[in-house]
Amino acid sequence: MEQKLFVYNTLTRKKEEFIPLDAPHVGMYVCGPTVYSDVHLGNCRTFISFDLIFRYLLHLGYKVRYVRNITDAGHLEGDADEGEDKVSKKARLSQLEPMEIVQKYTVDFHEVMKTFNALPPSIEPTATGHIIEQIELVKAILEKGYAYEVDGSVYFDVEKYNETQDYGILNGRKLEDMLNNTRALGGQNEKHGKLDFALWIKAKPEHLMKWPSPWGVGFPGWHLECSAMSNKYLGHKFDIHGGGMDLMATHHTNEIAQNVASCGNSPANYWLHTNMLTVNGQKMSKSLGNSFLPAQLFEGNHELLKKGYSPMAVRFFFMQASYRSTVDFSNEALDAAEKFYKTLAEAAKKLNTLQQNTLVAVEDEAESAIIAACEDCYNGMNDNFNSPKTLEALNNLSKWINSFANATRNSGVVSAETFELMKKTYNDFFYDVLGLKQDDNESGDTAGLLGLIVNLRNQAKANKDYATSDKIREGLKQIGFQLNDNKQGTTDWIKI
RNA sequence: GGUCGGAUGGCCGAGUGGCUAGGCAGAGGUCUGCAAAACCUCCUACAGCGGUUCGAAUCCGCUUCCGACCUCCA
Repeated sequence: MEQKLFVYNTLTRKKEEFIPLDAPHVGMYVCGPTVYSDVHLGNCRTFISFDLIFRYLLHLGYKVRYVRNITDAGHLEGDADEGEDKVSKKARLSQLEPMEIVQKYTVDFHEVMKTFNALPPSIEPTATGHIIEQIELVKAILEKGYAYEVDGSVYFDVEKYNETQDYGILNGRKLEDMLNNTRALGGQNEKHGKLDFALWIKAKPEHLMKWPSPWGVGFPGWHLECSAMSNKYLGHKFDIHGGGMDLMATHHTNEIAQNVASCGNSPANYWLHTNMLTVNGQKMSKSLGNSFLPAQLFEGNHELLKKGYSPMAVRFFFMQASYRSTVDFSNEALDAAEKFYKTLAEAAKKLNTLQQNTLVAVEDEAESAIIAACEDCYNGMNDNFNSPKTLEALNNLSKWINSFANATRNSGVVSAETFELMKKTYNDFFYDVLGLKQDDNESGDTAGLLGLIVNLRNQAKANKDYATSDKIREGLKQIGFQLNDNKQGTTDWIKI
């Protein structure tokens, strides 16, 4: 099936057909987390969104090199370029080595992403591992005349850059507007222009993370690492650059400026931005203090949470909105997502044991409805990764699957090809593209014990000893297993 | 204040000139020893006011409200 994928490009503010520079290869860079504290749910949403994008590109047959950095240095606290490095600050407060902080939160981040069934990126480079590349990049920008040094620090000259280039190309703003509307920040005395930003920052003696450079001992500016590392691993020009919308106006704008200034071209053809997760209508953010940790959500351990939700229910919750919309957190919305997820997950289970009946006369209506739903799975994702549309198509397929499984419809009314198409499409999208999995996979022991108990109950039931059979069913429900007697006279269980 | 983006039924959330979103909740039904699950049916909304049009949730204008960015953030 030849698919035409359209993506919304922030650069042009339109949906455009996705055409890789060098198909079947695709280069994708996504700005990763700063590892100075626990990753919160809002961060997770962004990386889950890009996981969906990564997975769909892979599904379409592209060979994707997905680079997502770890920011472990150079990210300043507070205003302007005079604050303290976030990692250093945390290290000082916790009396730990900076790299101890980095290690702890990097490991935590990886564990959380694994829990959400996100695929690891192809390369996950760190800022501290690429200091040399960053210094080289600063040199290149200085040589081209777009930066200047002041007392051991190097700044990017935005106004000079804008003489020949469009600095506001990504955020759609004019330089004059930006100049007029930038608040006066402290520490501007070294800069020539209000919008200039640091490429290299002179380290104060007490600063913990610092490196020698041609301009003295210091550390790199935050925007620099992404330019340096995308250049190194994806080249000067690649296909997709992504990140959260909050990075667009400043971080990505500066990144483009650095790339253009150093090598003459903008790094990526398509810029994709994911929207924010909100809580009671406000952005979830570390600085606002309204963020939960994934673990709190799984356990229901937060004042805003009525109960816990499984990682797959949460992933599904995110998939129910498109990545460019804000998602507002609420118990009701999570409850709805959890139920919908379970419905689709149960259908996926049934599908794997479903055998088609002997063919009877093919019913055109069933045939075309199933084929259309399979196409709609693709149509949804092809339309800028519109996962809600794809979920709708999967939901349509699940109704057919359930009808066939319950024998309320004869599965012999569709051709063998269509039956196989349904199976393949459902499995491909549920597991591989949306990245969902069954979250009630019990160990062999539990499954064995349940099987034994279910047999005992069914014996009691066969003897019309309903008191005993209902007692067993109720007892299992109390400890979290729902028994469902199905039409074939066997009994399924699901974890609730 | 500036720039940008939103406002869809009880809740979540697609859609972007005429045609059904979908889910959850709610109501009724089929099935079942009873449940549960599943399936079927019902519940038909687009912030407000103007305008364009044969026709607008969809385009244009204004108003109101909300959010993001402009300052570290995914």
